[in-house]
Order: sequence, then structure tokens, then C-alpha cells
Amino acid sequence: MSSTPERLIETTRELLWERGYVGTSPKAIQQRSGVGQGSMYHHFDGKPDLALAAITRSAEERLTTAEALFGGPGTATERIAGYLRGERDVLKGCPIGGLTQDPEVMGDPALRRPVEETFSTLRARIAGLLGEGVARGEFGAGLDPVTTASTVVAVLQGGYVLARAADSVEPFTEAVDGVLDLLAAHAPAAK
Amino acid sequence: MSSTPERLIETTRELLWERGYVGTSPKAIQQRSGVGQGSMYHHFDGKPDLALAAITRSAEERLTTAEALFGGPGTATERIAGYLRGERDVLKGCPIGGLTQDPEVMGDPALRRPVEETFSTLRARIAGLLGEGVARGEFGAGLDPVTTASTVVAVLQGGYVLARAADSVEPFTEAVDGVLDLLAAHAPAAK
DNA sequence: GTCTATATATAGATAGAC
DNA sequence: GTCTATCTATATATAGAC
Repeated sequence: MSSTPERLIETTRELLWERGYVGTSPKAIQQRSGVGQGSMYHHFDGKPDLALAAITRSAEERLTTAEALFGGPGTATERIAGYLRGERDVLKGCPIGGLTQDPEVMGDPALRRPVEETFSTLRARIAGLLGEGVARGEFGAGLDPVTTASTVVAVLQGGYVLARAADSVEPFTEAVDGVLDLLAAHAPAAK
Repeated sequence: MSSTPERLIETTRELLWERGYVGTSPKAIQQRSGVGQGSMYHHFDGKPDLALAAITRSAEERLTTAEALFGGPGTATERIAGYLRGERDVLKGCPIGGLTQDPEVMGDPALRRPVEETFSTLRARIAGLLGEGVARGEFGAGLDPVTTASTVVAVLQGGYVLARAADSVEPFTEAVDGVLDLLAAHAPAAK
């Protein structure tokens, strides 16, 4: 049995993912969650307040999932490949990345913060992994961990865009395979 | 002097870019374009009809700009670098890629088609360039033109997402530099 | 072609009873 | 805590006069 606020947050997460912030109405949240209007406004100040709770949770979940992989065993290449290939619901897009398209989210500093932090944390974490990889001789010394980390995250986010445009997972898979091949070709052993 | 339909289309293009389809109202189009309600509905059937004209034009413009670069002089690497580095308005995002986040656009086959075609054309064109590059010995024979082309387009689209999340062009620039470095490192001469 | 009037539904809440 | 009533503004048009 989940509590009323809990059901509201989870429903809002779903709707934000499917329809974005502008496309998600309080009424839709109430109907899908089965929570009444008065009840919703009792627990949350309004749509922005509820959205903040939902976005914050999605951001934390995203980072937790990623960290479980990054902190696990394997070479830098293996962990990054696991990150890029472990994505589900490719056609639904990224629950955090999609929000960057929403002017109301980007225009509200409170709503924007979790989005910003998610990506800055991810980029820094992957840069660290790549740096370790270079230090261990997994990649050539010429590989720049910082720019390459942004490339890796961008491929993931752009892969979602291409998949949704094509209504097919294929371009996502291609983009991921392409960047992993490029990383593999950068290995000193391949030189 | 631009005609009334012309002003409507251009204004709709701007608003779709800034606010997306769901976030763009007929009233907003009328106010920004200075065209009255009756006049708008005289020239277009409604919001979807006007959006189709706007999206179609943006898609064509996008491909025309890209083709001007791809068909120009230079090595494959140079032309792809020119494509990735020639982007303006990074913080505004991609006028076509952003639409993939909009459920109403993706749910309408007519509105979706130009988006789909833009990316499938781009990916195919870049795959062709990369294939020529491999044939000329610009890259190692191990480079797969098709997957790498999807990677290149994904980096661009994902770069927009990262830039908007950070409210800074920096991660976009990093992502682009990162993938260009990886491509350069794949050159046979570097092996 | 353009304008004003009118219309229905939804967005996003607030007020107060229970 | 939850429910129903009410409210103002906007979304998305249609109708008919000029």
C-alpha cells in the first residue's frame, strides 16, 4: 500500500516522462493516480511543487543506477559499455534529458537544478573512469577524459533522440556501437 | 513585405523552436505574428496544419544547410568537423531534434515524417562521407561508416541536451571535440 | 481576406464543508 | 485528509458580418 503523496509522485514521474512538464496537467495526474483534487492540493502546493518532487526522485534514481555500474567490477571500457548498453525504454527517451526541452522546467531554477546536477555528475564520473583507463594503459595517452566523457553522455542522449525520430531502437544501438568501437580503436594495443 | 501565410509560418517556426508543439498556442502565434484570428484560420485549417508547414520548412532548411557543407571541399573529417562545429544557437537546441520530445508531434504521422526523414537522410549522408574516407585511407579499415554516422549525429543532438542542461555551450563543445578526437585517432597514420 | 462574437473544454487553482 | 463547488484564464476553434 503506497501513501497518497507517494502515488502522486510516482504518477507525476510517469506523466513527465511521457508528456513533459507543459503537457502534464494536474487533472491528468489526479485521474491516473486516483487521487482527488483537494487531496492533491493538500499534499502539494501545486504543479511545480509536485514536479520538483518527481524530478528530484528521477534524477536520484538515474544517478544511483549509473553509480551501481560505475562502481562495479571491470575495465573502464567495460563499465562504460555496460552503462550505454544497459538502457531500457529507449523509445521513451531519457526521463531527465527530455526535460531540457521544456522551457518551463529550464526557466525555473528549482526544477532545473536536479537536471543540471544529473549531467554534471555523470560527466565528471565518466571522466574519472576514463582517466583511470588512460592511467592503466587501457587507452592511448592522447585520450582526453573530460571531452570524451561529454561525448559518451551526448551519444546516449542523442541516441534517444534518433531512436524516437525513427520510432526504432536501431539508430540508438548504432550510435552506441559506433562510439564504443571508436574507444576500442583508441587502445594502445590497437596502435 | 512578407505575405500573411508567410508571417504565420515563420512565427510558428520560432515558437515551435522555443516552446515546442504542446507549448505553442494559436493565440501566441497570432500575437507574435500580428495576424488576426480569422485571418489565421482562413489560411490554415488549424494548429496541426500550420505546424506541418513550419516543421516541413525547418526540416528542409536543416538539410539544405548540411548539404552545402557535405557537398563542399575537404576531407571527410574536415566536412564532418565543419558540420559539428558550425552549429549556432546551441542553447536553443535543435529545431527538429527537440520535436522528438513532443508526444503530439510523434503521435501524428504527418508531423512526424519530416522529423524522421531529416535524421535518416543525415545519417545516410554522413555514412557515405565516412565510407569515402575509409576508401581513401583517411580512416582505418575497421571503421564502420553506418554506426559511426549515427554516433556523429547523436553527439550533435546529445550535445544540445547537455548544453541546455548546463545552460552553457561548454559540454556541447566538449562532446564535439571528443568525438572528433576519437575519429582523428582512428586514422591509419596514427596507428 | 480580415474582423468580432461566441462556444466548449481544459488548465490550474482556491474555498469551505465534511 | 478528502470532497465538491466555484473561479479566472487560456486552448482551440466556428460563425457570420464587413
